[in-house]
Amino acid sequence: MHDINLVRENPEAFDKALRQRKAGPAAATLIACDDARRAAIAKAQALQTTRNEASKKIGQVKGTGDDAAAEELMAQVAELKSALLEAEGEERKLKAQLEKALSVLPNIPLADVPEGVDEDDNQEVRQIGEVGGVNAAMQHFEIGEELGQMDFEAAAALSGARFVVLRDDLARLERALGNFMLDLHTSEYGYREINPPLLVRDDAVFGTGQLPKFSEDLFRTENGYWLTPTAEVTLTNLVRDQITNAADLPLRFAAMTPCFRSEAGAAGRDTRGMIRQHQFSKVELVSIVEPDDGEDELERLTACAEEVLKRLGLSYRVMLLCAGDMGFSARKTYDLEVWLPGQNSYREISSCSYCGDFQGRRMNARFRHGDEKSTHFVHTLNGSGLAVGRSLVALLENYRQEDGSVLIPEVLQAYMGGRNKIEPITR
RNA sequence: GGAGAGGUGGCUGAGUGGUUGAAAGCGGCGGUCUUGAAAACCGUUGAGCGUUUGCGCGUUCCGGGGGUUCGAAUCCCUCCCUCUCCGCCA
Repeated sequence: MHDINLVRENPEAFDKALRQRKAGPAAATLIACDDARRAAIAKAQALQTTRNEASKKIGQVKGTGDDAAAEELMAQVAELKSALLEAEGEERKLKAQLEKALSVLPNIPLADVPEGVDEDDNQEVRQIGEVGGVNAAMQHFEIGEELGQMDFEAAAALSGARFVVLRDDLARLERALGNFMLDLHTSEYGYREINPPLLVRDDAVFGTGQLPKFSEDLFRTENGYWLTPTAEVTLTNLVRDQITNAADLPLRFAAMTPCFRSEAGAAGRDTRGMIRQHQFSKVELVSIVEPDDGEDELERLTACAEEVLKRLGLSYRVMLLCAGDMGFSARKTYDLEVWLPGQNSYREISSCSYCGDFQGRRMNARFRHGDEKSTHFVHTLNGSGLAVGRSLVALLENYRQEDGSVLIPEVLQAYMGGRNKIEPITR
């Protein structure tokens, strides 16, 4: 959500930013609506002042017992009523109209975000690890099925397309990966572990920006809950409607949760395998910070996610997203893309975003310095650290041996009963 | 799912439809006193919006939304949340 005052201060810059985000100009409409709203407020308040003074007088007169005088005053004030009702209704209507218009506009990019329309315009920031050189590399679903522990047919029978059943060591590997990531972030990087609800109300999903515009990407229960598409929703909304003491910032939260996405706009894409599922597990990192710390925190957050890849020994690159490829709530985003030999390409495995005060406004999440009177909106960041399902995919494709076994990276071995590889199960 | 009780400022907790943004206490902050601290005493202490160069002025907010009324924390409707009992259940 944008600050209407900033729109008023610099309408040209605002519209220019919107153009970068592939949205039409909106400043003129917004300002006109806000002007009307302010006029309605002034009008309503003037009427309220008159009414309040008269009502106060009625109270005093009644106290003296002069009922006749009171009746006369009451008759006078009654005439104000319809005008006041109308003015208040107008104010409410315009306020709702303005908020509705603001709520569907994407966040504006930071100055160092490259212009561009899609992923082809993203910039590579750095690349880590060796890439390519694997002969006859297999895709993860081939490897998983060869191991006898990745079953798409069983999942289809249970739930349909875009689900998977993992068995035995692969089931455990998913758990091992998640636990390793969570342990790393909590013990070395100061994130507090959270176990949040997976079903949330409208307000929460609005706060992080998935609503009202992207409801078709989400699953909804019959009684009106939304299944969270990412723990970003719950972790970020932990500070909703609160005034946090600045001394308590930054707040850093981590959670491992299933994530649910309808993938409505992705028909035909990544239809095979575990890359794009309706349900997947993800370790999410969220930081709540003061405005001045936002950009540094994005670098820190990204480094935390990168460290997971480094310790797993996976090759990857860091991409700075262009304005056109960023998510709705983001001002700046780094994607981490892991190398997948089976696909002979890089695939997104983490997305780390700085959202400025965009979500803070939507959530009414504020902070205050101890000695200050005024409050400010918190700045928020989120990033995957990492997507667990895709991490499992990457391990399979990068660590399959010629004999069909898959090596387990050292950091995961303790989580896998001390073993160093996964072998096919035939049964 | 059934029955009932409640939601008031950072916290506890009063509140009769009429100068109540709201008693009192605690906590916080400032001051007096003190070498310093404590105690005591005095003062102060919510958020948002509109308007103003500024001091300020106005307005809204007592869980959320709507209504009745000249006037609502107080009455009505509705939703949310908390608690108690019963039922069910991991």
